[in-house]
Amino acid sequence: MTSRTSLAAKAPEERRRRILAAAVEVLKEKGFAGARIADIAAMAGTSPALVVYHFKTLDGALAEALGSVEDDFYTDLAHALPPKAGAVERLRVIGELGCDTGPAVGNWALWMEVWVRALRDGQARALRRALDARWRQTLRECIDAGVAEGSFRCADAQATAVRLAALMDGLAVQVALRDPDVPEDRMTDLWLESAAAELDVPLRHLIKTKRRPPAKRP
Amino acid sequence: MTSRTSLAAKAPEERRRRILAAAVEVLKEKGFAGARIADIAAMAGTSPALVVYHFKTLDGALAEALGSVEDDFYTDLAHALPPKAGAVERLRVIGELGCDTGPAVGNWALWMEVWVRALRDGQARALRRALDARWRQTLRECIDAGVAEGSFRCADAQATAVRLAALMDGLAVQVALRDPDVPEDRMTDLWLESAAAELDVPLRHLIKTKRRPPAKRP
DNA sequence: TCACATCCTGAATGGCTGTTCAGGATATGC
DNA sequence: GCATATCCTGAACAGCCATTCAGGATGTGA
Repeated sequence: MTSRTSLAAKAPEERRRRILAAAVEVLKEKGFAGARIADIAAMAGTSPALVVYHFKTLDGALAEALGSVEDDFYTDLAHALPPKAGAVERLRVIGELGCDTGPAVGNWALWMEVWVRALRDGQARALRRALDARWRQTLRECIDAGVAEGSFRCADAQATAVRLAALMDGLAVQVALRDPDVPEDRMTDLWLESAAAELDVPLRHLIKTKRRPPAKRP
Repeated sequence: MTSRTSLAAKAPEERRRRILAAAVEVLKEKGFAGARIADIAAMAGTSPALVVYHFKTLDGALAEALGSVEDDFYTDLAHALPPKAGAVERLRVIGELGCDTGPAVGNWALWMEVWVRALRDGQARALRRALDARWRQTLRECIDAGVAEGSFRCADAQATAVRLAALMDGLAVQVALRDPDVPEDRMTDLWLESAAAELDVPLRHLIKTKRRPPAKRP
């Protein structure tokens, strides 16, 4: 009985998930201000009424969409950071994760939307606060571990964590806005250089990945 | 004749200016998404129709409001930076100008709005680009001057300028959002510490202003 | 004084869009 | 098979708001 039930019940839930995914997509594409119920419905291939049926209100849909992005963030974070690795390696991963280029640029755009929304909306503010605290905490733990194992030297771990996190945000803004002075393939390096300086670790220890030769503007 | 004319003509222009100022105010208070013609009119003490009469459209009014803020930015910048001063002094001023606490937090909120708008709007993108280039250029010139006069040491002036500018943006986000981990009265210090490290200059040279004693969490 | 341009206003107008609603389909439990 | 709950839909509905408009006031130039 439950087998039939659960199988049959999958259709509606599957549909709901599609709408949620569509909401995320629309959010990234048009932002909070430009997202319309009709857009979400079109993207999901259903009617506006169904969106409301499942999420009660547009804001509700967007909020839940944001929540799912948040979950993905935590998942990615937990997945990408091998807790066994040394602090230097972890720092490198953190840099590459945060400065992830490519499709992640859309994610940064979304975080920027959240920032602006957080200026006036309590829920967005709480979300950002949690996300940021978590990220800073990750950085902080990495720094402490590095100091403990003797790889890093750092006078004020908390200040360093705050600065490196803020620097990443700031660089991300430039990249998201495609500032010609901050090409996206430089972002990781720029950040790692600062990290190396802050933590008194040789830069070459942080740049292990092979990268294409200088390739001066082909 | 023109004397009477120009005197009489002042009333309408004065009114227009008031509306413009109101638009700036509303923009800071409600952001692009929340700004309504009615709000601007109310703030200026006139009717919505007059706003449209002077600016044709809401977007036009907001755009011009943004332009006036841009002008103010340039004015402030030129006014606050004595070109005669040494590089260290200039750097300190830059830090205090950019990390200006207090009412300037509202300005940072506005810049954040501009960033998000720039994701999709060409005019906003151009505005931000110009503003940011100018700011980075100011920083860059200060760095070059400091290196030339022997106060700073810096391997890559451009990268340093980009990083310090981005760091300021990132810190400003935290402050604008009132992140408890980045209290606004720490912002200037956090930035100057990074600047001191990047430019290999003793921090105490940058912190000349007297400040209240440590005051460890009262 | 008269024609005219500028400045201003209250009252529509019209479009967009979130949300509601009445009912139809479909599956479930008995 | 039948009652019931869930799922879904197209078609209104209703509010908000930018913009238009017709005309009134005010000042200007001759």
